[in-house]
Amino acid sequence: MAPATVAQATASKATVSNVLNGTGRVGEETRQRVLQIAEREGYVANFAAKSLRAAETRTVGIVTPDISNVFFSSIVMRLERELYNAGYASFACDTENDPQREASYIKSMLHKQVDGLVFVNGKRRLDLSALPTKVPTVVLDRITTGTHERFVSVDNDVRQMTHDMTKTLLDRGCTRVALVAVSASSHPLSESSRYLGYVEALAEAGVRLDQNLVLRGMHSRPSNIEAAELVSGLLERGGSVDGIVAIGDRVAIGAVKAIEAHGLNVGSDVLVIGCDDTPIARLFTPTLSSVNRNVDKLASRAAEALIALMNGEVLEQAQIIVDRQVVERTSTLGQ
Amino acid sequence: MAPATVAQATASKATVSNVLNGTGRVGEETRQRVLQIAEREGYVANFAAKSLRAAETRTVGIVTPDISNVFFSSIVMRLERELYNAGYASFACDTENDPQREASYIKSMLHKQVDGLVFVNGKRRLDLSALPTKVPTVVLDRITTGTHERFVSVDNDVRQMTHDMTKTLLDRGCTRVALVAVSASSHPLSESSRYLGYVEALAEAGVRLDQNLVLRGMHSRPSNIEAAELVSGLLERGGSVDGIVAIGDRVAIGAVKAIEAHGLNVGSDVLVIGCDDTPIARLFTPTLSSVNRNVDKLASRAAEALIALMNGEVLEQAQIIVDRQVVERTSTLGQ
DNA sequence: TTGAAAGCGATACCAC
DNA sequence: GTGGTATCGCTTTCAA
Repeated sequence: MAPATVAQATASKATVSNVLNGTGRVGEETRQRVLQIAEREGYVANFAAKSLRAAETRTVGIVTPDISNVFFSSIVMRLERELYNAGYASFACDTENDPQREASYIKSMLHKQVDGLVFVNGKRRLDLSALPTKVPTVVLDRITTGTHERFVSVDNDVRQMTHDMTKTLLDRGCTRVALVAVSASSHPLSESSRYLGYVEALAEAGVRLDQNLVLRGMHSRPSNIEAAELVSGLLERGGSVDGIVAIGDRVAIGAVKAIEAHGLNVGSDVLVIGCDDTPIARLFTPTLSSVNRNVDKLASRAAEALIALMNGEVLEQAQIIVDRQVVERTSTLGQ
Repeated sequence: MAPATVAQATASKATVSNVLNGTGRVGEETRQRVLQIAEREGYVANFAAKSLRAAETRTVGIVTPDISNVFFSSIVMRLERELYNAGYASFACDTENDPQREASYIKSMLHKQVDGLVFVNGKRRLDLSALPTKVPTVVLDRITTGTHERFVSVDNDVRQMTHDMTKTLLDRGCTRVALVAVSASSHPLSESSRYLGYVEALAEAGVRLDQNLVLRGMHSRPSNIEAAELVSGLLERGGSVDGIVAIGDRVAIGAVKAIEAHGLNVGSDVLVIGCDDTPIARLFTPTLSSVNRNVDKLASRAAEALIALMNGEVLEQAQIIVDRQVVERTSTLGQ
């Protein structure tokens, strides 16, 4: 197991190392002999010793808020693959949106001397001050300014996404479009990019903004339940609606349930569009229109940027915006 | 950064180490001084050096077939949490069901001298021969015999699950219960535990087994699509069915779509039950009855066992069976 | 072409 | 109480 074992056989530590790494000059005969013994003994180099010596780990840490959420886990999967292809192993940690675990994981990763970090933003905004100051870092799912120069953030343009969603409904003839948001953040909705994109699209179409159509839940319960209640409340108050912009697919599902419970038809009486284009959008009945955030591209741009940073390259772009597509299905197209 | 920095300040490497680890005897005054400097300099111990010295990494590797699948990602999340609480960091790798990446990851983890391994079985049966021979290992989602003594496998009893599902439908009066399976495995369905559980439940109820009701797809396309085609085919051939045991929630969804497309009502004309109780079961319309595999328990038993193994304990049970519950919803209860 | 030896950072022993 | 020193496994430099 130990290199000694392999070395003892016939060659010195140095030679064995050279053979196994293809470095230095080694006689063909010796090479074969060492290789054979290493194989037979099932020799695996000691990573700790290696990284101690090399002062690099070829490892990156990935911190996610909630890996059981498809959106995040798809991102992690894709990140891992890209990094893996570039010769890096990934270390994925799930903080379950717990700031304490977040801090602890950051510490742990630094401790492990990761060569790079990816932080995926969650419900709760990442506390960037906790980020290390030197390690190449990518923040995903949120555009922000870094604390140091080896820092990049990657996201879609949330405002544009909401704009697109709203415009999609308006283009299909809706005139009473509601915005349904669910978020634990204390940030007022009226100052969010979501709201801005919504308002902007209304304005462009010359449709009057009605604050009664701006609904917001605090994410105290599952978002679909909360959304259903918000929409039910609106309908019960006699509010007229013919379109719903939901900030997520689960929110959209809640809205659909509420609409149907009130005897209205989704896709004709009321059009609904969700966001994130999660697998459920295709499986749900009616199939849900949604905005595809290009998760693959999001992750690959992030991986790409991180790899560049780890290679010591200086990026001219510290903020990367990934495009998105509206995917229309039954909930806006009708049967 | 380097311990030297901290040490240089006032104390020797040895003393600094003692302070930072609470080992040995150190004067209170020195202690405070060192602590302060370490804090100020943002000192983080070098993990590589530490593990090299200690010959342990307090790290476990987790290998999953597909982290974008909720079932697997929930397991990973839970595993990470439990291991984290026990002082272990986890290293999650997604093989995307690729045998080559699987082997490569195993190698990489050994290379990193992980203290333990968790292998989560996927569609494709894990190639156990590739597993290391000494490292404490847990195989999750499949019961099997280990290659060495520090080996445990954890799973539900698949046969019992299918038995429960079938019995649930029979108890509700179904007499023509179909089994719908989708799997890429070359293993014949008729020899699988699924099939055995199904047949057993039929036999117990004195219901005749009809091979026309045993449907199987090869997972060449998304399982819901494949399942829909299988069920459609059955209905078009004029086969009578009043119950469907689907081996997964997506399969169940496909079945539901096919049934509805044929003008039949799910929950009254045909009862449907899925498996895994994924989030979509609750969100789908009609809500799906399913078997909850107790993912949390599955993961925590696995973590528990692994921790014990890593502590050098010898487990009396090398195979751990976790119980499961049938959760009935609209698709078997009706409105 | 091969190998002896230094040194990466941390810890544990044992003198002082 | 404190610190010098050997050691973990590996790579690298330099001498043979």
